[in-house]
Amino acid sequence: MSADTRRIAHLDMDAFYASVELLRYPELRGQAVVIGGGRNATPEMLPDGSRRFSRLRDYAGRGVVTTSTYEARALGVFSAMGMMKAAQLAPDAILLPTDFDSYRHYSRLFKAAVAAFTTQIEDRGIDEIYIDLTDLPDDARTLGARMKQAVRDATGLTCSICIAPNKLLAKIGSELDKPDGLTILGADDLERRIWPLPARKVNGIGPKANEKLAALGIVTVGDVAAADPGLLQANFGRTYAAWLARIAQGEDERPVVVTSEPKSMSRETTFERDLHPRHDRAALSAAFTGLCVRVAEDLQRKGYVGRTVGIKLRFDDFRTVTRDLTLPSPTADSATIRRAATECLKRVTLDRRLRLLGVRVSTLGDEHQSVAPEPVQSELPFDSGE
DNA sequence: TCTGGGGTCCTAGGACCC
DNA sequence: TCTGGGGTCCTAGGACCC
Repeated sequence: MSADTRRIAHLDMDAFYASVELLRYPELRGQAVVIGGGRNATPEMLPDGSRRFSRLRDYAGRGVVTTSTYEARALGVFSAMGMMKAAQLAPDAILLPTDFDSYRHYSRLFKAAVAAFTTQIEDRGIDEIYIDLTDLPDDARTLGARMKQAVRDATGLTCSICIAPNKLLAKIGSELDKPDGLTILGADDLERRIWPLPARKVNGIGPKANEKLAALGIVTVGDVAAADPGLLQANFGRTYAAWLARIAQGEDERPVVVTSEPKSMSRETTFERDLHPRHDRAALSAAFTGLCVRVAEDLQRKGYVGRTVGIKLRFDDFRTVTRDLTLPSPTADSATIRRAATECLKRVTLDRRLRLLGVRVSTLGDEHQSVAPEPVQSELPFDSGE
């Protein structure tokens, strides 16, 4: 089957976390609501049965906005914005803590609703999926409308869907008529609907690439399409330049990937205040152990073992370093992980306060298929002194 | 107003092997 | 006696995404 005959849907839940919170607190509908920050934003139940919600102005800390309602977005509050900045923009906005268990629950519900249509679903995180509709009967608009209704019946939530010839266009398109949108894009919509969009809307053009493009006077997808190939290649390298040229023509052959195995598992934490490597040694050590224990629990709960143990440090100046170490045999044991992570830590010069500490295990395998490594006879002339 | 936490993929150099 | 060449693993960093 040639790629341009495919029908790929991208389904994106509308303001997902915020919308789940509105199911629980319907009295907040229509208000500016921000999700994020710490635990202490949990609403307080009053004697008369009503609830007292925290306001953004009461927030103090280092968190970022996870999601906001459309009313909050109208005030300039968007995902990934620092909460302190958000509080400046919208001090009266309601603040709610993130409740991932609840979001995961609704995530399972909406994915199950779509799974009733087809198994050809690619998971793209908690609130979005790609769906390959190529082999389904019915026209795109009918399928899209039915899926939206099924999601709403299962969750009470709205989503936006775009059906297009490939993932690139479907992903861009699902944003075009948000919220509660249903967008159908064909190859002939490229110039009219895609080229006018900012290049940043393309999945894969992030902040860095967007800045570089802007410096070259390239702002829209159409600008990318019209750009001199030599200019792109000189600035982005051959591979990325070729990719840019293809996406600007709306071309994307990537398949919908139905199954995948995790490659790594990690835990990290940003401290409430930056910790001094010596002065706060006890606190750092406790956090370090806690991260190792949690990663080990995650691995065991999901039935994985890993061979490579890594750490991540972020200093008070935001400089980030990583170190990793590959073990002879895979593990999911917290003490083994901690020993390896400690070896990694010894390779870092700790000359500044630490903002963040993280522990990662990668090169994962199935815990039951983990093969004992063959015993290796040392042929070195000297003993290693282990 | 200093910037979370959980991931994936890519690049690139050096080691090591054939 | 100026130094091939390809493949894989390991490590570090960075861009990007949700």
